[in-house]
Amino acid sequence: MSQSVALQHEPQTHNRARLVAAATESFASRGFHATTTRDISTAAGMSQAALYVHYPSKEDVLYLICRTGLEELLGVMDQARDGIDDAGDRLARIARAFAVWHAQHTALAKVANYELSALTAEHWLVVRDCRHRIERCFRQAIEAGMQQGAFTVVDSHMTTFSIISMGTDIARWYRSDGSWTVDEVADHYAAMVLRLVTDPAGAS
Amino acid sequence: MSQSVALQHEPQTHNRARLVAAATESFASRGFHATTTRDISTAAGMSQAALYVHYPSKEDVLYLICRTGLEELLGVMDQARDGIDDAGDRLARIARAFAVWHAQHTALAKVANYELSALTAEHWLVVRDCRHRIERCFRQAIEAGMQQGAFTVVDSHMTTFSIISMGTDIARWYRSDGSWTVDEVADHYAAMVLRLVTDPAGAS
DNA sequence: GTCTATATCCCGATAGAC
DNA sequence: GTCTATCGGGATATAGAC
Repeated sequence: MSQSVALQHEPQTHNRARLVAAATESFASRGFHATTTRDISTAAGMSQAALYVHYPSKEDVLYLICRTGLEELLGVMDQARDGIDDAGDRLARIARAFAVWHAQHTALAKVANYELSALTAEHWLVVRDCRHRIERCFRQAIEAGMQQGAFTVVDSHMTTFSIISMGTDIARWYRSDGSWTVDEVADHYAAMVLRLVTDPAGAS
Repeated sequence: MSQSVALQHEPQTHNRARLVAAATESFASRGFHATTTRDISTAAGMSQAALYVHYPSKEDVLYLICRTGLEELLGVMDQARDGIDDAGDRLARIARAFAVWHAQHTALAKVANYELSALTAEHWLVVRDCRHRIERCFRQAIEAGMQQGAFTVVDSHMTTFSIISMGTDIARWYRSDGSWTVDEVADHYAAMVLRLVTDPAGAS
């Protein structure tokens, strides 16, 4: 019974997913305002008006992409952190997850980071909260390591900004057909993050 | 004589400068495609059509902003580098100049880094070359230090990307009325850059 | 060089048939 | 839910008076 209901809804969710996927790619490469609803719909194999059956506006599609993307990112960061006691291990694992996600979802990451000025005021508040939680995840890992004496940083906020900048920008320069694998990028990124929180003069 | 000629041209150059300044601010905060030529012209105190007396198109204004901005940045980086022998000092001075410029020209830096997809193909080639020269400046400073044995990095290209990401993103989070002065940001950034190229385990 | 007025085009969103 | 057709608005760029 529930199976037949699911089958009944499949075409709808399938088309919704195609619209979101097409919008993500176009927003990432051309930008939100340079993308037309015709671009999105035709890339998803539908007419222009079909978009409005599934979403009330183009901006709502952007909001959905940003919110679900950042919450997915927060999920992998939380999962990487949980249950790890050592401060260095914990920060390295969070950093690794952060880098992997940005290398694997370059279009989604670009939209969720560089198209936010097109959001409405209310939607921006929600997305900003997601971003603050990501910041907090990194900063708490750094400050925990400082209290344990494992890390030495001048300013945990500025260090957090720098770590996030390095990681999010992976989505702008990483190419899956390039010189590096996702793992190589993630390993190097995690190593650089650890250097940022370690005093070179005071190595143990 | 030449003075009177200069005076004769002053209103023209004055209005051109006002248009570019208004466009830079609007492109930075709202984005190129969300900015109308009316936004630019009226912010500069002129009618909408006046823009086309000075520039052939809105995209040409963007191109001018990006090209002159990046060449100015290259200028301060070259000036910071020249005549410094020690690899650590040289990289730190380049980094410092990079951070100062991004903290002092946040709107210009945002446009020159995040609005490039709106450029025409030909203009993009020129701007891309400026960006490659900036990359090369950092990378050469890093590789020189590696050859001297002062720096240890896994991959000079990826480290260069990370340093540039950290620095350009200053333009997105720095507030001149916030907690830090430009000098504090630049000092911390230069220190983080040096950590990125220094092996914590092998400190001298 | 600056203005007002306008040509030309295209976009987001809606209406209504099927 | 998807389509075709269209409305209403606003964009860039140009024309022509001053």
